[in-house]
Amino acid sequence: MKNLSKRTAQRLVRCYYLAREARALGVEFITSSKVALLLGVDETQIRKDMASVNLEGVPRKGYPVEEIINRLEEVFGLKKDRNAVLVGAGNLGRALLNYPGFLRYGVRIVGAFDKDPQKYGREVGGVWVYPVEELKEKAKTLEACLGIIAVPPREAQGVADILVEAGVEGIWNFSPALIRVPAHIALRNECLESGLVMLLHEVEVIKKSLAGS
Amino acid sequence: MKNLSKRTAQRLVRCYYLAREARALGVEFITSSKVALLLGVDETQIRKDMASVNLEGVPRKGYPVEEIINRLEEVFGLKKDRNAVLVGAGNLGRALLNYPGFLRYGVRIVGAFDKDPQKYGREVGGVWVYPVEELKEKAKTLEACLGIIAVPPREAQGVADILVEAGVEGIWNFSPALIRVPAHIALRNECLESGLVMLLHEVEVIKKSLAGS
DNA sequence: TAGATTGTTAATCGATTAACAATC
DNA sequence: TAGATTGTTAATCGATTAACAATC
Repeated sequence: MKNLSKRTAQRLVRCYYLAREARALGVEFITSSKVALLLGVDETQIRKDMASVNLEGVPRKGYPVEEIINRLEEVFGLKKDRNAVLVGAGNLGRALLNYPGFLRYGVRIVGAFDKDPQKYGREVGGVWVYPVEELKEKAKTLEACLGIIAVPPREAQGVADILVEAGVEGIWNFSPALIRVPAHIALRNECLESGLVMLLHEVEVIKKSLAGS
Repeated sequence: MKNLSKRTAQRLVRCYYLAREARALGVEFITSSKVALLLGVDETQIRKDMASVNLEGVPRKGYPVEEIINRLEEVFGLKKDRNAVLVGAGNLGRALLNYPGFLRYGVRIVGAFDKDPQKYGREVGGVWVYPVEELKEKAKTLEACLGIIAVPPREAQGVADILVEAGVEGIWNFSPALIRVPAHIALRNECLESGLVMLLHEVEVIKKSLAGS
């Protein structure tokens, strides 16, 4: 299997979600045209995406839901359990600690860190909060392979550097700062602010197109 | 100005962030090569992006930081104040209510809604939480032009439908559900789960490429 | 002037879509 | 068999990169 492009991976993540929904409803097959409609893309695209992970469909029926789920869990590495540490126990950090949804993907937050003495030394969402000075050492002993950054932007790069030293494989950055990591570390920026700006921009675009027509 | 592609818009959002950082440091010009390095893209790309919003640079100096900020605030519609309502006052919803960062972009959450009587009838983060039955009516009286969805996936489509009826211009969907809205409504899916899966996938890809080399 | 950087045209690359044969 | 749907090749489209002239 060749590496998936980012776009393909994103569509397949959504296919995975749809397949789980279909399974929950007892549906056994799903057609590329149905998926395409829900994702707002061309149906040929979906067939190509399926083919890219060696999923085969059945003419006149569609793609087998159960196989989609299994195959994609394999491709995305969802069958492994992984430990994560979270840095920054502010509002967003606490929300993430209380979020049960990540466990479904095998990701468990096993420790949190903050520099504020008011925040460390207690539990949030079942996870102990340590002083940030202990990050490097504790991330190692907790065997964290993912680091979640929810600190203010100025501190994000420093935290990322420590996480890299501690040996994590991936960093999920919720701060708006553009951080840099070595090439062998997976990085995903989930900056909410930029998501908001993109939405505001789309609002403007639609307004303009409506005014113009 | 032609409409920006999504990719271009996303890069420009990051340029905006960098420009604000530069201004805070007292820097007056920023070169395309520096921006390109920080964003991990080709520098020609950045010059094209700048040109696409009519930003002109100065040979041997770069692009004027102040102008970047002004122009992009105009393009992205950041100079307007807008009201937003939030539906779903669970963990994630409460985190968003407590998040001060959106105000910087002129977006103020003016009301929250939940179906759980334990959650409505009080304030969270300075915002009153109403019963969800009042959503349509209240969203109108509060003059909300944005709706933020932070409810469980099963309820997301229903909430979106009500928000559309209430006349919002854009919907920011934090549930993993793929919701559908009329073409004149801006929609952005910010599904955290899918972000996590993309990160896990990248971790797998890197692992494989390191093993292969 | 020399040199760094912008701005733009042309070339390349990859992703999407169209067309249609293969299959159950 | 007829018809719906997959699977694949070719065509199109758009985005990225390369090359290089223009400018301060």
